[in-house]
Formats: sequence, structure tokens, C-alpha cells
Amino acid sequence: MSDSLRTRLIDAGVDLVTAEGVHALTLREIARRAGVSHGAPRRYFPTHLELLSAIARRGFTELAASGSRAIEELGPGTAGPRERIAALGHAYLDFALANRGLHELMFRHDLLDSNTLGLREASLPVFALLVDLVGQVRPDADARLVTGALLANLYGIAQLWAWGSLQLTTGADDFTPLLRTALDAHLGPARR
Amino acid sequence: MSDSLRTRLIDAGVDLVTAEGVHALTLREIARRAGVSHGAPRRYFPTHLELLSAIARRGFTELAASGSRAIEELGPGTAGPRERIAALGHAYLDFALANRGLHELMFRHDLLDSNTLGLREASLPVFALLVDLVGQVRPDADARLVTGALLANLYGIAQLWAWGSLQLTTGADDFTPLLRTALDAHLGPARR
DNA sequence: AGGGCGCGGTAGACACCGTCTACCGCATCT
DNA sequence: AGATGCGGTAGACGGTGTCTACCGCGCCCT
Repeated sequence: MSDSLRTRLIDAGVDLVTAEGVHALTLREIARRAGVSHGAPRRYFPTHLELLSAIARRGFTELAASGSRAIEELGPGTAGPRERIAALGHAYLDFALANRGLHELMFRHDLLDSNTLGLREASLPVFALLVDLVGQVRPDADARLVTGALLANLYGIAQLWAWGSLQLTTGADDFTPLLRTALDAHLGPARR
Repeated sequence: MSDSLRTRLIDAGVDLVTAEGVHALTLREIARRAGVSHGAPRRYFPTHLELLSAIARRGFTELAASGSRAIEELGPGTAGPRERIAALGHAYLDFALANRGLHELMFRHDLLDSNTLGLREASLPVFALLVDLVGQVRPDADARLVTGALLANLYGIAQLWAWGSLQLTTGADDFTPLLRTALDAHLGPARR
């Protein structure tokens, strides 16, 4: 209860970025939406950057939850590593395109305090998990390189698709063919 | 001579974004660097957005020149489509990482007037060229999809590498292994 | 029980930003 | 020679992030 304003500010920020986009994420507007004066956020977030970082962290948390959910929905032990990777990729693109503003913020390194965010440390385990899965699918290759290239590919598809740069050129009206193409490229064509 | 200020402003903008990054690309600072008052740019660029778009266009022009140069340096008819694609990919990453600020601006859709930029129209021919090259290398697949996925991959590598998100996780100190991995993935392993 | 104190928020100032408007010097053209 | 308009100046306005002074009120301590 003592730090209720803290979460209220983050909530307001998430709502705002979802409704209006990153450019609308003004410190003063967030404060307005939370019903406090423009100086109030300073008690919890000394700087605009740190408030935005907290909002972005919320995004990463939700993304991680969405990923776990996708894995669980796959069923217990029936799914192989490739299916898991595909489910994670699909969940990521779903998230990025359903929450475009938030996803954009999450990768606006100029607006975030990466140290405070602790992103590097938090992402290492999930990267390691992916490296393990990729290693099972492609034992021939350097799994870290393939994982890095795959992640870059997913991120690129999310951004270019969000900007509308790919639907006309690829002639697709939905990102799944692109995702499928990328997964096939990095992991080899799907089993059988 | 009459529009010398126009090009001086763009020059100043390119210098500024290279030296200080996108956040420094203030209309007033650009005007200062060009040695004019803050209202002067308005004669040539009615809005900040249009000035930034002109700076970004300069970036796309230089990128295109860099791509042509890479193709020419490949020698006349000796190089196959895969070598051409690889040369273009390398040239793109070289450009993006040598001019990080400019490259970042070029894809900041919130700061650019895509209509004025004419980016869509300008990029269609180069996309078509790539589709043709990719089609020669991968006659089995939908060349447009593969090209889209490949472009997204290159863009993602450029951004993640610029942010330093990939060097630690992939254990590489140079982007060529990643580029090689991505090209192998989308185009199949290099000849033989 | 009463008085000091600090937590959490307010209010206003400051410099800077993008945009707009009024102005103005000066070359050019008739 | 005089009117015109191009290219640039100067200042105002509202909005922003940050900083500082203030302040109400609950809590703790004696």
C-alpha cells in the first residue's frame, strides 16, 4: 500500500503506451493519468528514464509469462525441442504485435536504463534455455550462433511487420508464413 | 547556391547524429551548427519531421551507394548470386555499424515522414533484385518469403549487435560469424 | 499526551524544445 | 526609382524533464 503510487504509475504508463504509443509516454502525462502532480513520480523514479525502464520491465515480465504459458499449453512431455522453439517464437510475435507500443519501448535502448533494468542478467537464463533447445535440433552447428541469429530474426520480423514493411513485399497478410520460413531456415525444415 | 542552407542543414544533421546520436538531433541544435537562427530551417523543412526525413534519406542514399560499390568490387561476371547476396549483407552491416546513429534514425518510423521519404517506392526495386538473387539460390522456396525473412534477420543482427546484446551471448567479437550463420540458414550452406 | 520529524506529495521555477507569427534587409525586376 | 518577395531573424507560446522549496499529516519518542 505504501508504494501504491509506484504501481499506479507503471499501470498508467502501460495503458498510455498501449493506447497512444511511445511518444506519448511523457512523465507529466503519466502523472496526470495517475492523478498526481508532475513532481510526484520523482519520489519513486528519480528520472524519467527509470520510470520508462520500470514500464519496460513490466513488458518483459508479461512476455516471459506469455512464453511460459505457451510452453505449458504444449502439453507435458510430448513436445520436442523444435515444437517448443516454434511455440516460443509464435508467442513472442503474438506479444510484440498485440502490444506494439510496449514492445517498441522494450527495445528503445536510448530510453531505458539497461543497468537498472537488469535485462542482461535476466535474459541470460532464457538465452541458455534456447541454446539448449537449439542444440538438440541442430547438433551440427554452433548453437549459440544459431540462437543469436534466430533471435535477431524474430526481432527483425516483429519490427518490420509492425511497420508494415513486409506484408506488401512478401505478399503475406499474417506473419506465420514468415515465422515458418525463419524457423525452417535456422532449424531446418520441420520434422517430416 | 540558393538552397545551400538546405544541404548545410542536412550535413549538419548527419554530423550531429553521427557524433551525438539520434536524441541530439534537435531542430535548434542543427540550426545552430548550420550557423542560422532556429527559425531558418522552416523555410526548407516546414517541420522537424521533414528535416529528419531528409537526413534519413541521405542515409539511404549512402547505403545504396555502399551496396553498389560492394557489388562492383566483386568483379564483373565471376560472382554468383550467393556471393552477391553475401556482399550486400556484409555491406549493410558494415554501414549500419559504422554509422550507428544514422542507421538508427533510418528505421525510427516515429521520427520520419514515410510518405515524403518515398521509402516504400524506392525500396521496391532493390527488394525485387534481392528476390531475384534469392530465387536463383533457392529455387525450391518462396523467394519473397525467404527474402523478407533474410532482410529481417540482417536488420535484427544490426540492431542487436549495435546494442551489444549479441556479442556476450554468442561469444563473438565481430559480426561476421553471425552474418555467416544467417546467410547459411536462409540460403543453405555455402557452395559445396 | 504533546511535540518534533520525516515521508509523500504539491507548486513553481528553469532551461530547452518545436511551432507560429511578425518583422526586416536586401537583391531583383519593371 | 520604387514595389515585391525571398531568406532569414527575433520573440512568443505551450509543453517537457529536472530541481528546489514548501507543507500536511501520521508516527515515534520522551
